Amino acid sequence: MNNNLLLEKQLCFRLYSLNKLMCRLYAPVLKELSLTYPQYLVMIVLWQYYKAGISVKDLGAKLDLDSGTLSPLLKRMEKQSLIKRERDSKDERVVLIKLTQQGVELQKNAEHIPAKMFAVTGLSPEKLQVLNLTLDQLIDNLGD
Amino acid sequence: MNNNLLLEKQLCFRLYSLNKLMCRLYAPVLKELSLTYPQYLVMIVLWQYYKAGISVKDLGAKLDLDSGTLSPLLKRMEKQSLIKRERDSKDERVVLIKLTQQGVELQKNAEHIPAKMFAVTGLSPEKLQVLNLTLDQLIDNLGD
DNA sequence: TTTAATTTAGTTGTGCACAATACAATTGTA
DNA sequence: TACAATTGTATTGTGCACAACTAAATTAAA
Repeated sequence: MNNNLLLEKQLCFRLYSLNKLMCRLYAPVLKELSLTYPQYLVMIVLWQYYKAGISVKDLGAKLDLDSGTLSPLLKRMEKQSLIKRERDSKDERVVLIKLTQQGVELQKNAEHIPAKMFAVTGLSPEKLQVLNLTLDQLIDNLGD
Repeated sequence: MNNNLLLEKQLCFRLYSLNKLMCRLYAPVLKELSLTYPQYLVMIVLWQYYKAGISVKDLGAKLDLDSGTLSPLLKRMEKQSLIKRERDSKDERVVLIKLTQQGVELQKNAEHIPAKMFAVTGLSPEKLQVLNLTLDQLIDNLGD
């Protein structure tokens, strides 16, 4: 058998497994905020850009997600009163996503998460930084 | 704003993005074999263990997937005549997954994939190995 | 050996991802 | 100004992932 076609050899399988493990670790923490993992990522962007609002397109560019994923996801978040969706009067094609007051205030309940999650990785700050740089390089190599 | 709650700071977002990029890179290559990415992972396991067959449970343990994911996925693969599902006569609860002749032969068409995918990472063999070891350590730390 | 607990698969329902498609608003061009 | 091309969002359909639950087979215990 071709020795390269083993699960243990695959970088892709490690990334696939790690991503799932990460999701599972975040799930119970995010459940306290009534957020899913992708919704949390959306909120991270919005906490940074909510003042002016951000278009679905720009949000998708930051998260590397298309409207087929974001449209229903954002609708669910609107139903939870975390965000509001408004057509841009300057260009009616554009939908601006803004945080509600409730969405803004949720940030306070999320501020403890990064440190908490860093702790469970068991990595030193130095090792985390090296890993992050390697992954950034890889993202750059693989990205369109 | 809490500086830790930025997308660029998150290891989890890098893993999330990289996993998606990987899936997209594999998709066109796997389409030639009429496989999805998770189906490819199942085939990798089966190419190694198909002689005796492997139970859904053991397959799930290797891939870290539960029956809620595997059952429908395996049914689709059976419909494609890549695998067959047989109850274990020694324990009727167990379903043994085995490759069909067609499934066995598909391996020949997959043997070029690992080298091809390694090439697009742009990593040296040494850097890949360091990365793999770091990810294994992380998987170990995060794993149950 | 009856009954209770465990094990193994499967089912149902929800939420991503994403390809393919549709459509309305805007822009570019003849 | 017409009208073709582009842009931004939404919809539809397929395939994971996974929680919660069901059902059947096996094993353990009283």
